[in-house]
Amino acid sequence: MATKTFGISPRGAVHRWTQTLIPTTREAPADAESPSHVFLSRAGFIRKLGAGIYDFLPLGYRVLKKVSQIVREEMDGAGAMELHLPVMLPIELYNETKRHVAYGDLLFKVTDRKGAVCALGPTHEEPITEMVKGSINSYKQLPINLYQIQTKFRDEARPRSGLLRGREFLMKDAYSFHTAVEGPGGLNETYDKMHAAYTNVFRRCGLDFTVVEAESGPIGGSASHEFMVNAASGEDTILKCPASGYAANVEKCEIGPRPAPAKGYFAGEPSGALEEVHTPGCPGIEDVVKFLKVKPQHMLKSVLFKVQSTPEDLAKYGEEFILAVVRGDHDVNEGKVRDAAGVSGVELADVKEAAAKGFAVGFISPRAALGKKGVLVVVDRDAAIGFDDAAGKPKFWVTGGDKIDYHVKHFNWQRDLGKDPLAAAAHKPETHGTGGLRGGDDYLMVADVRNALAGDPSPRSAGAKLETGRGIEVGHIFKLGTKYSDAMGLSVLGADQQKKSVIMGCYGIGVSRTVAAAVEQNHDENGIVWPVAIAPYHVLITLMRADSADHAALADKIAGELAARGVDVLIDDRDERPGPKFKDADLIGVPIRLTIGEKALAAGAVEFKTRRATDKGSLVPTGEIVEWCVQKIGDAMG
RNA sequence: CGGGGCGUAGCGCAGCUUGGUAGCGCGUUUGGUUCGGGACCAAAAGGUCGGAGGUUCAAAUCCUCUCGCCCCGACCA
Repeated sequence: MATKTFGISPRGAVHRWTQTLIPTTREAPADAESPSHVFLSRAGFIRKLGAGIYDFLPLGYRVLKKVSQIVREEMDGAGAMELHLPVMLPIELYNETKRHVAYGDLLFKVTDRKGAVCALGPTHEEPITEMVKGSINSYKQLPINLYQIQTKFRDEARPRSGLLRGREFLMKDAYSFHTAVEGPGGLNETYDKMHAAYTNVFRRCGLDFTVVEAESGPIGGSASHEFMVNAASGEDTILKCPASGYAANVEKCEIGPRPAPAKGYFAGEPSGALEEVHTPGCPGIEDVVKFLKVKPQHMLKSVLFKVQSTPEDLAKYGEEFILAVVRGDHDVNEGKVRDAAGVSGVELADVKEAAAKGFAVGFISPRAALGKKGVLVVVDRDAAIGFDDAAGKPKFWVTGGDKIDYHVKHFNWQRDLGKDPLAAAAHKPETHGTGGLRGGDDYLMVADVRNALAGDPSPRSAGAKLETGRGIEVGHIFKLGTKYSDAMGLSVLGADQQKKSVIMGCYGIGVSRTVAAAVEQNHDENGIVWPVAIAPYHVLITLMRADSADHAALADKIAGELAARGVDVLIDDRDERPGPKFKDADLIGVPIRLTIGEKALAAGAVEFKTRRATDKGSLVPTGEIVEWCVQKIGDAMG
């Protein structure tokens, strides 16, 4: 009969409090703020050595190993092979991908005695690509998926929240290599396997999580999903459609059809004569809102982006800009601006550049784009309004005065653009044209270019509204394509005897961050409430009288039997009073507590209590307690 | 990188304005009384006050420089 395994080895551990190191404290270090940081520190799981650098003490390391083991099992199960790459990466490795430039100061560097510089790997696309390049020549050797669980380094500008954003952290990173995107052995097949494996990992960890569509970010690539642990303290905003299950992070989230105004975009009489007002020192929406006592939804926010051009485009068309216009209470979404304009990238124009082009940053109105070659105005649907349907009157807009320290009231699209925006927009109101860029004629378009908000229409289900939540990113999968293989010259010979670019995917899990996220999501005022699968121990046996040989013997007996069933046991054998023992038990958050004391023993029983339960616990006959615990653990782990 | 703040015992803090050779709580050690949700009494150990320079008879305290750490922000005008 196969024994079910709960822990990291078939036989469970039996450890004694007095023989391990669990330095609990009543007070948290002054710099700890987030729950995971406070409790992991107070409960003796981690200890800070420097900014964003932490010791993992025995309890913390046990949790880290358990998460790692789950990750390892699921990766192996999905056909990935574990390997181990160096942390120190010669800086020359980045010559072809230029990512040492893209990463900038985020990259830790060390210099050896000869003056040679090494980066401490923040991720490992380059070394894995380099390694595969030297090891694989034929399509017959693909696909392959390789992973490691490795310490990573990032010189974060501001490390914070303990393990959540450290400068040194444990990460699982996998890289897959293919000759095709579709079909058997293609990238999509592995991507889907990884998606499933990640779902298994976080489900097995006992975490409540959401998978969201994501922007691929600086790592590059074509498609990606993020795995977010749902927690109020999360740094990332995610949006979900309750009807369709669609979920995305705020950078990526689409907004469903928004009804066009009844009279059409931009149409409507002015709300009054254009009035210039002096707004000294008020470049921001908030400043103006306070100063003029107008509502932000009556302001137009104009943000100037510079188009990232290739040298060829630059020579042909010169520098090009996009002026994105959204309502004052909305946020411009850079990715949507980029996509709407149909360009490969945009970046915020700096103040000097903008001024040179005639834009007064902080006080820009859409009028500033008039008559300027190479400037496209992209107006969000909620900003392309002339008549306020809800209010039944002309829309009142406040926008920039196009000179420092001035705004204007009663802006009207049709009157003040001096050219009929309706006609201009009519060309391509819905399509992703290139507008006035690349020598085109259109200078203005209407599109979805703002961040989604709670209450916005779902893009996947008519009538449903998006909801927001907070999340902690613990996993991220990308379809990389040929970005790295092309840059570094990784190709294989195909069946047709022709060289083929290798198509890559990459898949990361923040292992140490997952530990912290688990605490963010699972704690109460007394301490951590570990999910069973990643708890440092499954069972804590608390001895009320550590000096009683009988009690100790019983604890040993129960612990031994539990261990034989794969259960990890910690025996609190400290000669302490009950108070501190119970407080520490709650703090370290072991899921099951067995209390051995005179009271229960008189009834031939031990006291059983789960960490999550609020009651005092129940008495279970000593002869049945092992089976009882095994049962409960099995239930809890599904 | 900009702004703010903090470095004094393992942890949390006071002392600094007004210089005079360091204190409190928790924890730790010893003895005793206790013993089911952070006990009590008594004794004790533990700090070159982040570092370097300076002023002074005398510096945790004043001055200069440094290093470390935390928080907010980092370009949505």
